[in-house]
Amino acid sequence: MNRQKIERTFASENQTGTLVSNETKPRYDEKLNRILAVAATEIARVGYDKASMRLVSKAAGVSLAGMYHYFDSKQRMLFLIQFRTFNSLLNGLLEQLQGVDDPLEQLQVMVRAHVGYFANNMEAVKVCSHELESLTGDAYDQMLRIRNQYYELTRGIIDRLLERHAPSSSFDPHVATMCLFGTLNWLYRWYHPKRDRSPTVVANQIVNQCLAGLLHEPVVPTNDNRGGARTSTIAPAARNTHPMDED
Amino acid sequence: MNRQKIERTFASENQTGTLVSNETKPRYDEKLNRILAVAATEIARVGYDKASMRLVSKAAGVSLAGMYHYFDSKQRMLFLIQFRTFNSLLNGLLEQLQGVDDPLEQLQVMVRAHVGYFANNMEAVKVCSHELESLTGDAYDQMLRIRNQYYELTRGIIDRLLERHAPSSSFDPHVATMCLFGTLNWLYRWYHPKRDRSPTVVANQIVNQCLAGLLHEPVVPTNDNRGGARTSTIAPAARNTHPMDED
DNA sequence: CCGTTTCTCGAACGAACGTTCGATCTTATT
DNA sequence: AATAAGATCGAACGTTCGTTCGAGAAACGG
Repeated sequence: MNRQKIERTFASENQTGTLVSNETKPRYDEKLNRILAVAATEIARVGYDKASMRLVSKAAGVSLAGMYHYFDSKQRMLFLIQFRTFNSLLNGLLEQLQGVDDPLEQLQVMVRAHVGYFANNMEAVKVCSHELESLTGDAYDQMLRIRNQYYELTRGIIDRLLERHAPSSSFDPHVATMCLFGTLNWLYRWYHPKRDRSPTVVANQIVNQCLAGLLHEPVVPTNDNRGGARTSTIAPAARNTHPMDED
Repeated sequence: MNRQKIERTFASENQTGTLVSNETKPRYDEKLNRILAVAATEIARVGYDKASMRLVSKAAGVSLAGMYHYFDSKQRMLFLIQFRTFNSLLNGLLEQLQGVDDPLEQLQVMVRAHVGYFANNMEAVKVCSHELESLTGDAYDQMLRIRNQYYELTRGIIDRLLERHAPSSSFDPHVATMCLFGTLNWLYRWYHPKRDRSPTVVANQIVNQCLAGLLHEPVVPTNDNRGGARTSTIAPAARNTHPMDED
């Protein structure tokens, strides 16, 4: 763990995966990216715990000891996969969202971006969805922070959507956001873009079900109200203090 | 592994967790259930791989070797948790569904039953949702079979719902079913019934979002059709040949 | 061309794992 | 009280794991 290595690692953490500043050897970065891609595939295949460093090293064509030239620990390898994947997903989304003002369109963009990114990076996205809790300490906290950014972004869209197009809705926007996240994060369990319908079709159906579900009046009456379910539109949807899990 | 033990195990497998035939020592069964409950809690807390037999044995107040009087392997312990949990969930659902004919009401019952069961068995349900792939071989196949029953049940409800209340819908019922499963199976990542809204409120919102989403016309136009997206209501929603994942 | 840094690897270490074995203690049956 | 069967446990076995070390090969700057 020499100084050079630390600087490199820092550079890749401050950016989205495609680093900008701090000239780094392309040789090193190419191999690191290759190993990360292989590692993501193996972790997605057998799970983080069962994906031993020996297994990954073999799949990547690197010696076991050689792995530790690129990561100072197995956990850091997992962190890098999640960090880069989630950051590029989030940045791509922010980019596509530029200039889109109507929350109705924003939700379309968000879902399409997510489904599209999933279709192009299935293994890495699965690792992000399935192996959050395999991280501990600072790595876990940092990923939680990024996930919260994603939550706040989506939550904001849904807040504005309800405010603008269904101001008398009795839906809890936090619950609505997490339902959408459930739909999206569960994709890796069943959706195979190669054999199923195209990402565009699936994204369109998700968008339409979500939009119609949120914008239309309840089909079935709501009758329980423990915890103070909103019955009218008095307050503008008080924000939850615990937006996502922290176990 | 004597004969008695095999018979006991078989008896509990053929039933839903509360066994009926084959008189078994209540002493044995009580302790087995206690260990299974503790194991579910620990596996939900730290994950299957990190929940070593030593850890579970300590949490259950049993010696390490003593565990193997109740399970012939760690994997079988996991299987028993999943098997009993999923069977009792499924049987409870079938019971509540009796006499309910309208698919609109059936979907309500299904979602309320699932959310309610989750609220009362959070750890075990999390183990079912998160640790499917930790099983291998026959145990995996058997759990897949039970999960497919659950899928077919829900899929049938959604099929009839669309047929009866939205016959011109262009939604793929398979995608719709998996979206609902995503919402329900993701609950363990964010929903804490003790601190969040009540299970009834959450279930009602999920039901209403899902129903309105399915029954109303698309808010946003559908424009891609690779894979042959249905454009009219000619065929009655051909069933997918691969209803769920088999990796 | 040399010296230095970067990269690569075989071999090994200690720890933790799932599982087994044989002895001991408890409970039920006669 | 004697005997058999069930339940419990300490100790150990063999394997796999993440990580480290030091030596050698390759790439690079002068």
